[in-house]
This record gives sequence, structure tokens and C-alpha cells, in this order.
Amino acid sequence: MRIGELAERAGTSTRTLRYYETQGLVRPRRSANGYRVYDEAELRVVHEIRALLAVGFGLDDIRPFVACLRAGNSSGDVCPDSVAVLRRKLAEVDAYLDRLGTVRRQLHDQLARAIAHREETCLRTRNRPG
Amino acid sequence: MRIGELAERAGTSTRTLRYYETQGLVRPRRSANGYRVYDEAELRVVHEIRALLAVGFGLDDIRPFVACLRAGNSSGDVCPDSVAVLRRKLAEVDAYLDRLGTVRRQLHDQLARAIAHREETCLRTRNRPG
DNA sequence: TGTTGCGTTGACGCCGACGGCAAGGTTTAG
DNA sequence: CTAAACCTTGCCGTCGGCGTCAACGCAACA
Repeated sequence: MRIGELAERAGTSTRTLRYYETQGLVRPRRSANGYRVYDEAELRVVHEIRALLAVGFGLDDIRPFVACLRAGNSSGDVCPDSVAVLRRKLAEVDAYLDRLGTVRRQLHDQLARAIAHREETCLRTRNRPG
Repeated sequence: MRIGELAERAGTSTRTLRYYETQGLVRPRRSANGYRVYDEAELRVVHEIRALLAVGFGLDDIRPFVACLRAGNSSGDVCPDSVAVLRRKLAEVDAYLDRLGTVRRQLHDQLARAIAHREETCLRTRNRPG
């Protein structure tokens, strides 16, 4: 399979696949004329990359998962390095959820006060002697 | 007050203040020699900018709040444009909290399955005839 | 008068995951 | 023979909020 077909089957672009290659995530062979040639297993790898990107991983974090798949495992998640990344990412997400919750409360209060202030001002204006 | 003093009092850098100026958020006068000169009100403005940035606003979103302060209001929040931005941001944060919650559940499940798989594999290995 | 410490503008660097274009080579269909 | 549809490498652009020089001017103090 060449790059165009893989791109289409993986739902991405050739540009993206070439970029993954520069990042050491995908390793095509080369045919005689220099074209990249991928086997079926690479489709699985690209799907794994896309799924993890969608969850918010960076390409650096994804590397262990790809290595795990390439080592012959049925899932990219089961190797120690992958588990370590999953743990770290879960902790990061929890921390971010905390911060975002705090921000939400602050925004909510800020909005409530602003509206209360406007109501008050409006009332004063309406009762003002004209 | 010149730029260095304002930077120090606002807890930021001169570079940052000049950048805010290019974004139309801060408007110093100029002294005869071309130095930027700020009055006390600008300190308040810079504090407002910093507070909103810390909450996750972009400079574009902050513009109405600065305008509101500059219009003489005691808070930057009370003007209609500011309230609109607050509403929008609150909705954005809520949406992001949802997505992040989904991601958290997915990560949690993924991690749980990976660990379960490893336990299982470990047991099989230990019971394997040597 | 020299040095130190302010100030000025302008321009490039950063991060991450690509998009897009240029300028070519290859292959295939008509 | 030619045009279309692939492929190649390489390099610049994107977004945001600045950091970090560079090269210069101005001010104050010993």
C-alpha cells in the first residue's frame, strides 16, 4: 500500500503520514522508485496514533504505544511504558479538571455579580427623578 | 509612571506591556523624549488583563473588559459586551468540562483494562510449565 | 566624561501538528 | 505523445503570548 491509500484508509492526509515518519512513529519500506510502501499493520498503528491524539496526547506520549503494538501486542496499552503514560495522563486530566472547576466557579460568580450590579443600576435609573 | 515601574508594580515585564499596547489594550501617553508614560488607572487595567488571562481568556476576549473599565465603571465586568463574553466563556468551559470528563472516563477504563490484561498475562506466565 | 541603567523600535524564536506550495520524478490511461 | 494522477524532498505559514537579542537614544551620577 502506498501513502495515498493509507492516508485515505486512515482518514488523514499524506502530509500527516510523512510528518509521523519524521517523528519516528511510522516506518514504511521504500519501493525501487523511492515511493513509501506500508503493510497492513501500519494502518493499525496510524489508527492508534489518531485515537490517542484525539484524546489529547502529544506525539511524544504516543511513541510507547506504537512500540507496544509493534512488539506484537494485541493492544498498544499493555506495555509498562504505555501504562506509565496512561497513569500520568490521567493525573494530568484530573489536575486540569480541578483547575477548570475552579475557573468555572469563578466565572459563574463573576457573571452573577455583574448581572446583579446591572439590575441594581437599572432600578436606580428607573426610579430617578426625570 | 514609566514602563519599568508599571511592569514591576503589575508583576509583569516591559515586553508584555508593549505587546498589550500593540494589541490596543493599553494606551500610554508619550513624554517629550518618546518614553511611554502611564497614569495610575493603567495599573488597574493591567491587573484586569492579567486576571482574565489567568482564567484562560485570550486578549481579544479581554478587550471589552478594558473598555468597560476605561468608561469609568468600578468593575470591568458590568458592561453588556463583558457580560456577553462571560456568558460565552462559561459555556465554553462547561463544554470543555464535558469533553474532559469523557476523556477521563476513557483513560480510566483504558488503564484499568491494560492493568487487568497484564495481571492475567502474569498469572499465565507463572503457571506455565517450565 | 565615562559608565550604568533606563528607554526606544524591529525582528526572530518558541511550541505542536500539521497545511500548502514549489519543482521536480513516475506511472498509467487514452 | 500527452495529460492526469500519483509520488518525492524542502521550506515557509499558522496560532498566542510573549522571551530574547540587536542596535540605538536618553538620563543621571561619580
